[in-house]
Amino acid sequence: MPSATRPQAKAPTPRERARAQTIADIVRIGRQHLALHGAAALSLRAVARDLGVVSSAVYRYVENRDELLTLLLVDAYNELGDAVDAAVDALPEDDFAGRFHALGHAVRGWALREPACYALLFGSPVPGYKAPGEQTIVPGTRVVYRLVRNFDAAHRAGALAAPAGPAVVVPEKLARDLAAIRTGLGLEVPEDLVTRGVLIWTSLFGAVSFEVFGQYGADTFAARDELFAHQLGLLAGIIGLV
Amino acid sequence: MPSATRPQAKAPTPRERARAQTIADIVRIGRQHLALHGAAALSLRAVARDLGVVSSAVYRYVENRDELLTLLLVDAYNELGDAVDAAVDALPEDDFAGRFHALGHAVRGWALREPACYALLFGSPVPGYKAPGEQTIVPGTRVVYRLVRNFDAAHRAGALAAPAGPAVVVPEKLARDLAAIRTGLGLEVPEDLVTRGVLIWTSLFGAVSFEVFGQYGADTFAARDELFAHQLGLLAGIIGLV
DNA sequence: CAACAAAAGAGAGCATTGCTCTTGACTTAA
DNA sequence: TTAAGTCAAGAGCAATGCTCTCTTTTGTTG
Repeated sequence: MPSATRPQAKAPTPRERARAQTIADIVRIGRQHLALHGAAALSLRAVARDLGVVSSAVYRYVENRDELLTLLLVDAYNELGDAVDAAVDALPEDDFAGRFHALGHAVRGWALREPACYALLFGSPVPGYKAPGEQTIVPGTRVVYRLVRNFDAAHRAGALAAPAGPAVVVPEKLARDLAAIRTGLGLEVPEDLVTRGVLIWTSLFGAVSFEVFGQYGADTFAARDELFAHQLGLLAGIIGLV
Repeated sequence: MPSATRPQAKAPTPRERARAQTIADIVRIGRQHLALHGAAALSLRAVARDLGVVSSAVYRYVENRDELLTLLLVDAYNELGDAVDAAVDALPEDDFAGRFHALGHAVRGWALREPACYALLFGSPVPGYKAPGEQTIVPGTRVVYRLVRNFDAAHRAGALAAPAGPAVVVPEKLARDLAAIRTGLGLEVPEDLVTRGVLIWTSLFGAVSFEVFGQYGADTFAARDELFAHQLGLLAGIIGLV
């Protein structure tokens, strides 16, 4: 079957090319507005103005404000995921502790560089907006998967010291959740360490959120880099990563 | 000097009483709207409608939308602080671990009960809104002060086990910040444990935020109560609180 | 008790938003 | 060439925050 009969499959028509370019422009301008004025102030009319077009014309390309938010959400998730991947991949596979620190610093660095995007991903949910799972789940889980896979690899390599404190018993109901996670990701790390990994995950973003959202007082911590590095070290200790 | 000569000092005039009552009503209705539709959707016009008054009349009592947000912010901080105080004070002073767990569960319980208020306090900052420090600092620091004071009391009582891992060295720049905190609060706990307290603080709110803001997948964790309790236990271990 | 001044409410109005609808122009394919 | 599909423009609707003016209420005071 010649390609001319299915133009939308192989060769994009000029129309489709122009349309894709316009959508890309809308996302680009939307990101600028997001960074400048925050998610709640994201206005389709303002994007249309910057695009040099009347407001109603934008609705030819984007269903509504929520769809633009979804586009920006996926964009941001992937940018964060790319930053984390690049930082982690820069270190050797068996440098588990180094990779953990690299991941943490990559998250914090991106969050401080793009606070509005970070707020869109990890801040208060935008009221009335429900992220469509089919588009956001995969990019939204890149970081946490990378984190636990690193822990799992460290465990397989015998690089995780046994937890210091007394053996913590995991309640059965929680154990079922953890079992599903372990089989779903193919993890070998024991369930107690999975909970520690989850705690490290939430704690990492807790620390970053406090800094990005200004929960630390204006001048309580001058040495924020050092504070965060120190916190990462303490978190690594939770799971026995030296 | 009889009180009649200074009516505004001792006995509030009927006008002042009515005015205070109206402001209280505005805050009450504002809290309802906040809980129902979120902070970004908080509308002075809607509050005016519920108050049975035309929109411009509300501006007699509240300067603008930001001032109403500040009122709600202080209200929420104090409600959270009261909940935490009540939970902590219900346990004996020397039950340091119990008090820590009570504090954590009080924070989480209030956050799940009032997700919109929690988002206002600990979520993404409202764009274009800057909380006036002179009104929010004191109520905003109640929880963290309560937390570190509990750790300090445990340390004074010798109830903190020595940290398990190798002694972590605190960089000098960070040490200066910690010294300021210790003298400012009159803490005896050593600086290394202050950093652990800070990590526990941010981690606690990180865990709560993930749950309230829906960062956990829809069905990744069915046993959220158990997960949080487990996380609190791990956090207590960081500072050696058995 | 009545007059007055301050406070409060009402309502119109402006600029902004998201979004819909219709109309006309333009591009592409048959 | 013509018919179908696409796009931009503009008007319009219901909201919003906020300001202004005018009127009414209300507490105080001579």
